[in-house]
Amino acid sequence: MGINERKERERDAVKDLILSAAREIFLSEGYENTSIRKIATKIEYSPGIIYNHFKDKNDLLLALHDKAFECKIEALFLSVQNMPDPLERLQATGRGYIQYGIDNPQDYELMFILSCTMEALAVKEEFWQDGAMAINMLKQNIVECMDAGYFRKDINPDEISLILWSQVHGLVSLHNKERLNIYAMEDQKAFMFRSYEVFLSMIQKSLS
Amino acid sequence: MGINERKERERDAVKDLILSAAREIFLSEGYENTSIRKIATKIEYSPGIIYNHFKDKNDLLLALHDKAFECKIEALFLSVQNMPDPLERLQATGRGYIQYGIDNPQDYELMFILSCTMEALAVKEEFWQDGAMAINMLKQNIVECMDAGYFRKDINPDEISLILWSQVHGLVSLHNKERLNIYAMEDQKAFMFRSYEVFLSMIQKSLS
DNA sequence: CTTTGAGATTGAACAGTGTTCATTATATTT
DNA sequence: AAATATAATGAACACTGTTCAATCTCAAAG
Repeated sequence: MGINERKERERDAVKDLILSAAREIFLSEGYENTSIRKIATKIEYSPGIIYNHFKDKNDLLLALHDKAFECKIEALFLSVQNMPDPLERLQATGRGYIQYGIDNPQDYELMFILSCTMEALAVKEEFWQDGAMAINMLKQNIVECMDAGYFRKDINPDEISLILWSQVHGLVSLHNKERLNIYAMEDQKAFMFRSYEVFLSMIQKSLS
Repeated sequence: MGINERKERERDAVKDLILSAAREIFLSEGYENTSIRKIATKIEYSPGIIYNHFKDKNDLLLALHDKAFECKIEALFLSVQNMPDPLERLQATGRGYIQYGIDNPQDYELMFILSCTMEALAVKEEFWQDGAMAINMLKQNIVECMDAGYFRKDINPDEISLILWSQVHGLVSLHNKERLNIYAMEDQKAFMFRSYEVFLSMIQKSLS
C-alpha cells in the first residue's frame, strides 16, 4: 500500500509549503500583514486549501510557533551545552536569549507575545512540549550551580528559573516594543546588556 | 469670542466620546475586535468622524494608551507614596504593578505590549511623558533606599530600575500570555508572587 | 475499460475590516 | 440674504478570515 503513503507525503508537502510561505511572509512583513490570501498566492494555491490543513489562521500561527521554538530555543541551549562551568553556562544562556530576542523580534513575538487562544488540550500539550524542555534544562542548570557550590542548597529551582526567565523576557520585550525609549540613553542595547550583567552579579551574590 | 471656544469644547466632547467608546469596546472585546465601525455605531456617528479627530486607528489606540498610563500607573505610585519606609514602598510598588497587570490584562497590553509605530517625534515626546515620570519616581525611590542605608551607594539607579521593571513586566506578560502554563503549577498566580518575593529578598541581599 | 467514490482543490460569496473623499448639512460671518 | 467655513456623512475601495457547493483528479471496484 505505497499509494496512501505517497498521498500522505504529498499532503505533508503542501502543508510544509504553506508553513514555509507563511513563515517567510510573517518574518518579512509582520503579523498584521500575513494574510491567508498572500500565503495562498505565494504557493500558487487557492485560499481554501489552507483550511484543509489548519483549523484557522491562529492554528497556522501556532504551528509556526512550534517550529520556531524547536529550531531556535533548542539551538540556544545546545550552543552553550559544552560549557563545563554551570554558572558560566547559565549566564551565557541568558545573554544568548537576549541577543536572539533582539535580533529576531518577529520570531520572538511569535514565540512569546502572540496570543494563541488554546482551547484544545491536545494542542496545549504539544504546544508546550518544547517550552517545558527548555525550562527543564534551565532548572537542571540551576541545580548544577547548586551542586557546584555556586548557589545555596535551600533555594527553589522553580522560582529561580522563573526569575531568570522573567528578567530576560522582560528586557527583550521592553526593548523590542520600544519601551526603553523612556530612558534617554544613546545606546539602549548596551544599557540593556549592562543591566543584565548587573542582574547576574546580583544573582550570584544573593544566591551564594 | 466665546463661540470658537464653545466649538472647540464641542469638538473635544466628540473626541472624548470616541475615546471612551473605544476604551469600553477595547476592554470588553479586546484589541482585535475594536473596529472603527463599532466605535462609530456606539456613539451614533458615522465611521468617517473618527478620522476628523485621529490620523488612523493606531493614533486612536495611542491616545487610549496615554489615558491608561496617566490614570493607572500614576495612581499606583500615589497609592504607595505615603509609605514612609523607602524599601517597603519599593517592594509594594512592584506588588501593585503585578496585581494591576494581571487584573487588567487588556489595559496592560495597551500600555506595554501593543506595537505603536511612532514616527512623529512630537507624538513620541507626549507618548513617553508619563512613562518617564513613572521611571523617575522609581529611580527616586531607589535613591531613597540608598540614602536610607538599604542599598549600597555605588549602584546605578538606572540599571537597578530597569532590572526591577523588567522583572515585574516579565512576570506579568508571561502570565497574561499564558506562558506560565509550561510550569505544571496548580496556582500560577501564587507561584508568580512567591517568585517575586524571592526576587525582592535577592535584591535586598545583593544590594546591601 | 468504464463506472464509482473519496479526497484534493477551487473560487465565488459572506460578512467584516481600515480608510478616503466628494457630497451634504449646519452654523457663523459678511 | 448670501457667502463661507467647518462638521458630518455614507458610499466606495481594497482589503481581511472563513465557508462551502461545485469541480477536478485519480485509485479502486465492477
